[in-house]
Amino acid sequence: MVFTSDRLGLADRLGCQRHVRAGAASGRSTVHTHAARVRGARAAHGGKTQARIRSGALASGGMSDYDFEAMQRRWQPVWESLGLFTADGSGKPRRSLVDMFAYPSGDLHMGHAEAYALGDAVARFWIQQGYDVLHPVGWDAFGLPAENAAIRRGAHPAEWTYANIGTQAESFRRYATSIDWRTRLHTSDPSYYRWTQWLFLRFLERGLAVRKRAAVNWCPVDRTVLANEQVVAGRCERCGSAVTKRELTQWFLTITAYAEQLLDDMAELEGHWPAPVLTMQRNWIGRSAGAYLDFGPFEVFTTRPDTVFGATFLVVAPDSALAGSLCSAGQRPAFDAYVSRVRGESDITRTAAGRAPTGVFLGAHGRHPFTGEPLPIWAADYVLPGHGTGAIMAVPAHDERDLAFAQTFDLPVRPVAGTRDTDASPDFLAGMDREAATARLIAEAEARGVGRAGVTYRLRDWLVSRQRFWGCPIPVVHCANCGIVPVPDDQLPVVLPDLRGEALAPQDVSPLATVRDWVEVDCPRCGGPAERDTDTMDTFVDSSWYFLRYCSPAYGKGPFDPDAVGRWMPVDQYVGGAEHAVMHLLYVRFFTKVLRDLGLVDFAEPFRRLMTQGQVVLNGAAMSKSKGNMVDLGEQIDTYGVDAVRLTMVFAGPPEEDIDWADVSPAGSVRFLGRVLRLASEIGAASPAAADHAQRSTPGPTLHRGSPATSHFTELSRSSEPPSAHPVDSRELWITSGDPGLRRTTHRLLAAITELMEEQRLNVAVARAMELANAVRRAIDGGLPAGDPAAREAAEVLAVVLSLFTPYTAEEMWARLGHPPGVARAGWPRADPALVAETTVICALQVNGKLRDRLEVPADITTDDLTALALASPVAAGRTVTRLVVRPPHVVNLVVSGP
RNA sequence: GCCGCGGUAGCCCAACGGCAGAGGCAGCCGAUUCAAGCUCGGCUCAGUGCGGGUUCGAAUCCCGCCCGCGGUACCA
Repeated sequence: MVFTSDRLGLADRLGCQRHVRAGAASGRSTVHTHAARVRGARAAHGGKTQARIRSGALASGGMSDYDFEAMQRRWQPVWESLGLFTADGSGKPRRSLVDMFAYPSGDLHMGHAEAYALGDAVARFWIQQGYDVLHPVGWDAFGLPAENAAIRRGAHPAEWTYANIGTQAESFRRYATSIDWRTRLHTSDPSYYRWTQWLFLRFLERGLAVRKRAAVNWCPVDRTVLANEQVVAGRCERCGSAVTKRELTQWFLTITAYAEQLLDDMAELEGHWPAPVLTMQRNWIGRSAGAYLDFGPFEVFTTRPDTVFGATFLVVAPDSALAGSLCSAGQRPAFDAYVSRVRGESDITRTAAGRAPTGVFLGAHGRHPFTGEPLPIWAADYVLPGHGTGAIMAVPAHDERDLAFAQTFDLPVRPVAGTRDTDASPDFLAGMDREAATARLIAEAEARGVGRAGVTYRLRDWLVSRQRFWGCPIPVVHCANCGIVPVPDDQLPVVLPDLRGEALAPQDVSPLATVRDWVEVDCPRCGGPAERDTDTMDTFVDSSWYFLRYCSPAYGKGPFDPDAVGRWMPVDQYVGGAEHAVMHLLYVRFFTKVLRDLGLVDFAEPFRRLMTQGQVVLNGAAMSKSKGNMVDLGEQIDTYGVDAVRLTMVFAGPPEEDIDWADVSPAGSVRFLGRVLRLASEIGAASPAAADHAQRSTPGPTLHRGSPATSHFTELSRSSEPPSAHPVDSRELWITSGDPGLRRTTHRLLAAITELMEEQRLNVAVARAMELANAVRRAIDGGLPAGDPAAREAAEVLAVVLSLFTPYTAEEMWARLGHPPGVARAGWPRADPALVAETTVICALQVNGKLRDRLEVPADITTDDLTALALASPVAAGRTVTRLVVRPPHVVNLVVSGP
């Protein structure tokens, strides 16, 4: 195919429009009812205009110049044939941008649209700057919804999953993200999960995958165990049902062994990751430093060892082995009754605020490590089995919970530190503040052999077993003789059997357990009869290493090609929702550290920079099907077009803030895009594109390697340094004529946009682009000929800038300006510093800090000149200036005495 | 309760400690139109949640409150 400016001319455009209108009309009725409902739910101001735009774009016969359907239809195949977004591995500096991959539940939704619009703008900015950019795509394809859908429909989870992936892939294409499709992966493909299993076995070898019997979170609806992180306020993160406890033997990944590193390495993320995410991780890990003290039958952990002399009793978690072993025969009936009561409580009731303390005396005593005093041991549910040693020393004078308990059960209260008269502390702590006393006490305890310094974490090991089908099988075999035997690497993957429909129904054990000829295998070690592990892995395991697989998705000799990972990783920019702040992002960081220790990668942090986008909400509330306040992405795109939706997402506000769809206006975006297209038409018609560049009519396959339509912009350097590091080069073919005022505006705004993009303040960058469009319009309406070189320059800059946000419209502009397709790689224009610099500025003249006058002064005015000018001003007349603050060239403040 | 983030025109949002308004939405007026819509032009609208402080000068920095959002909650 050959694309010349002729073929992209007006006649062709009109032809396209006719075609599209016919197509749109036939598919319209179904869309319309949905759209009408959505409009009804919205604030009145949005709805009215929306209806107008709709009829304008689709039915008014081309009155509106903005025919997004035609543009989408025209440019998508052109782009694909040009291969614009293949990371080429050339010598150019490289960058990688990874969007958190999608879970394939139906089509893409508004949240995806926002994340991908933001990430894509950054990726496209880098591409324009001449970086070799890896922007991959994949699917988080295992998981419960597919399984539940399969049960309902008597189907296999793969059918639902891959059908949805197909739909989403199509939407991705339509959404015009700058994706390199060669990277595509699905975590449910055996060629992927083979390596998830392989990695699990490496964890196992290192002792980082362990089987433990423990009280674990159990979701009674999904009938599977859950990781701590998947329990939100005592409820299942997925289905919302109250989580109960079960005593089970399960696989854990020992993330707690990395707690300290996970904490320490945050130093290198500081400033590059959003502060709230780092705070949330820190809180989740929950490091607390203190001491272990020996009270005879057991140790307790405390962060306040300095209060040990106020300890009057001990409390152990009732649902711990320790409590059972300590209980005396006499107290056994009371204890057993209490334990069964506690076991029956959900975490929700157990941790409910303001409830009366409960507990039972165990009929046993411990011994105070310093005084030797016998202390009664109680079991109470306010002590949790999993934290510290599952036992505490109770210091009722110091701790509210201990005090409440002491008062309920009439136990003594003994004041310490801070209440001098009654202080029970010994001389060696006298007069010390808390910190010193803590250190001193630990030293004393160590000297006497009754304690030691210690640290505990809130973080628990990561429970990865799931009693469900649609996940990655755990690649071990249980053998009566050999115990747990890993499946040998050369027998991976352990492929899921073919189960569908009712066979997948949850039944407390994994559906895999019922497939006897899958379960029963020969032990790889002794050859005797053995059984496969029938659980599958938490899908967060799949997503803990996928970014590495992107670099070499078909690699067969390992989870990833080390050379490719060396080239592209770690990820320069990761983009996704803040809802993954503790789960996914903690697990990926953990995985990366383990892979580093395994020698598989040479970095400890997976993502250099993180952008967490806010949510798209409607009328202040999160969208949900049950509330019926869903905004459908497909309908938005059908109504306004891809570009307007993308622009609205980016322009709505700072990326990390929520977007209330009721507050924003895709219709406004449509108007703006229509304006810039008309601008491009006028200018394109009035002036030819620079001859030596515009005539290059056959871009061909080499297009992606350079800049296809150079126009006024030179090709970017291909040296190994980032392009931005290069000074302005005299080869730049900036025009030498044209309206100077407009040119200054163009270059000033271009400089601002460049800086804003680097700071990722995308909403403000868009505002500046709008300003540029307004400036050109005003200039032309004010008498500047559309053929003026400054107008063309401005329009071309605008097209390149908009290519980051609204690819179709930008490409259309580019065509109307007479260029061959490929604005996405036109190259980022460099602002001319001479034009950016202001010659004169308005200087504010303040009196006592209040604005009193404005002076137009040269931008490089000296302090002396400005001082003289200020004092000569009428506002200074008759005043006694006691102080003069001169900050050339922007402000002068006269501090005067009297009125 | 604790931790974090945020309160600027009717709404969404800008503003190196230096002229509170860049951009958009909505509204109003006008041009265009047979008319409506679209389009174009113009206009109105806040003294920055409240109270102190620092400073020549505070939306911006500090302290104390109020409100909203998010996270977390017997973690010893």
